[in-house]
Amino acid sequence: MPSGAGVAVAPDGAASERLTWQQAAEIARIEPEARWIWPDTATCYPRLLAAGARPARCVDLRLCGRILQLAAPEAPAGPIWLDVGPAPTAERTLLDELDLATDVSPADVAAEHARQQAAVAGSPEPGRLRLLLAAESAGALIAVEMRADGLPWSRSRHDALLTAALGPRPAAGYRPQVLERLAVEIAGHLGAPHLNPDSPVELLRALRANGLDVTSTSKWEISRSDHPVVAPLLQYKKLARLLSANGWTWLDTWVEPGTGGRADRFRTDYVPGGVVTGRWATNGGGALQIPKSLRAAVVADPGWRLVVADAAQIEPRVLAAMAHDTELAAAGQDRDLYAGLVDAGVVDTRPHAKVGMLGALYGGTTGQSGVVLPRLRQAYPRALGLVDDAARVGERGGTVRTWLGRTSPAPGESWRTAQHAAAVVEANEADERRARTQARNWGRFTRNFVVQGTAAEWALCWMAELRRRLRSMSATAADGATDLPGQGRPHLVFFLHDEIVVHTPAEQAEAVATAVRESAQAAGRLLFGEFPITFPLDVAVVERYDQADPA
DNA sequence: TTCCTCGGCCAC
DNA sequence: AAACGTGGCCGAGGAA
Repeated sequence: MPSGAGVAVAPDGAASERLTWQQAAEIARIEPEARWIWPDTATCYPRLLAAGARPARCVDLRLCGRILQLAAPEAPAGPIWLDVGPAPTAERTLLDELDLATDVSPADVAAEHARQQAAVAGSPEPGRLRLLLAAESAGALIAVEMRADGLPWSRSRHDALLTAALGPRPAAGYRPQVLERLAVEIAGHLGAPHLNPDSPVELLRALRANGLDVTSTSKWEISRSDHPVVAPLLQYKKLARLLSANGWTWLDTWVEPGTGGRADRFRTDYVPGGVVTGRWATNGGGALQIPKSLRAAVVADPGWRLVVADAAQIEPRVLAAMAHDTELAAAGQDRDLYAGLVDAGVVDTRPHAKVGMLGALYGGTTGQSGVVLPRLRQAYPRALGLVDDAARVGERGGTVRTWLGRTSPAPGESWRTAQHAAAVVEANEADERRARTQARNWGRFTRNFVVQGTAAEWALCWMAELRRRLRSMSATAADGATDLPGQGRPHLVFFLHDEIVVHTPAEQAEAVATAVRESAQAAGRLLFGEFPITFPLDVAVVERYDQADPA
């Protein structure tokens, strides 16, 4: 057997022996509809993809195993080679992963797949869990493809944005002109000639010495003062953030220059299921936090467009459907749900509707959300009851489930210790306060878990359905013989919780926009059947990402 | 030098 | 509007 041989197996016993990656890629090209069952998509798929194979479906045993660990804890444990713990860390190279995988036979993979199927069958809601595992695995394919294809990103536009805001790129170790000028101005206002505004300790001391009544250097606290240092300081913080998070160094590190007619690309590692709730995490480049001000650097290739789609108020919608709250669902029927709350006479303004609803989802109690919450609770008792129940379960240390059955972890050892410490006779006030605070914190976590996690499931189904539709569009394209990126096909290039971006030839953009909308409604039916809930999207066909921003 | 925590701020 | 959910990542500053 050649070194680096894979353990990927095709379904239905098509491959009962070990395949080399070349053989696997060949099969995947010939049979694009086959479902692949492998230990880990992040390890296995890049090799196939590089060889031009884009399978329709897969089972990612690692991701599915992690879900089942919590969702079906009474099932027998999975094998050690599956390593269903945290995602591999940076020290473990791809080569390590492959070497490990070569010790795993196709029979081992088949056995683990059977174990997982049995675990699903023995769970309370096998149908839902099966859907979750399929969606999770589809997401794993998409994550690898989006990294390989990359997000179109213009280095020159990015550089122009930086230069306009900060001045020309300075030599290494120097501040850009604009930041330097602001630093001098701030130091002057505070009478501290050598002040480093990047040092919270120095800055806080200087601010207090100048009579500002602040306990931290955070923006919101500083901005409440009317001292002349406030304006330049806030400006400095904003620009310093831009420079350190997404400046020229970021550009050099994360945006690969185009070669031979191919444009520049931003690449990150998407980590499906990387968040406890089931949301994706990312590794590298800060892809979860690209500032809106930089969206102008995301530019479609010549002759191509970006189809940008944003799901409106996704969390209240999935909450309405989960709770069978037809009143709340009706408020958002084919339109802005917050505006619907105003029209229903539940709250007076849209901002109040939004802050109240977010308070319900996050466990807020104070301020405006505390004022609005009782009205929401009265108008939508089923929806609010669902999240309130989830919070109570969490406060008692219990676990909760999303709609498809992703299960929250139990609180850790220190949490239980704190609760026990407060329950004994000798417990003092501090023990009790600590225990109460931690219990409430865990309640807010489980409260949000059910909604954030179900929203993530909807988004996964949305994206998986869209990928399926984009593939069938590709099959009708004139140059449908290959499946390499950048050869004329629409493809997903960005995903962020409730927002997706598709890069597409201009002539197919409208068809893609339609597919995006239809996929959203299909995802809603997949999860919630005939319950009357809609999932409106803001969809825009643009050349630059920032052009999609309404208003 | 390297590793770690913290404050702060970006995204949803 | 306020300090209430999930993340990633930066520089500062302390510890090893």
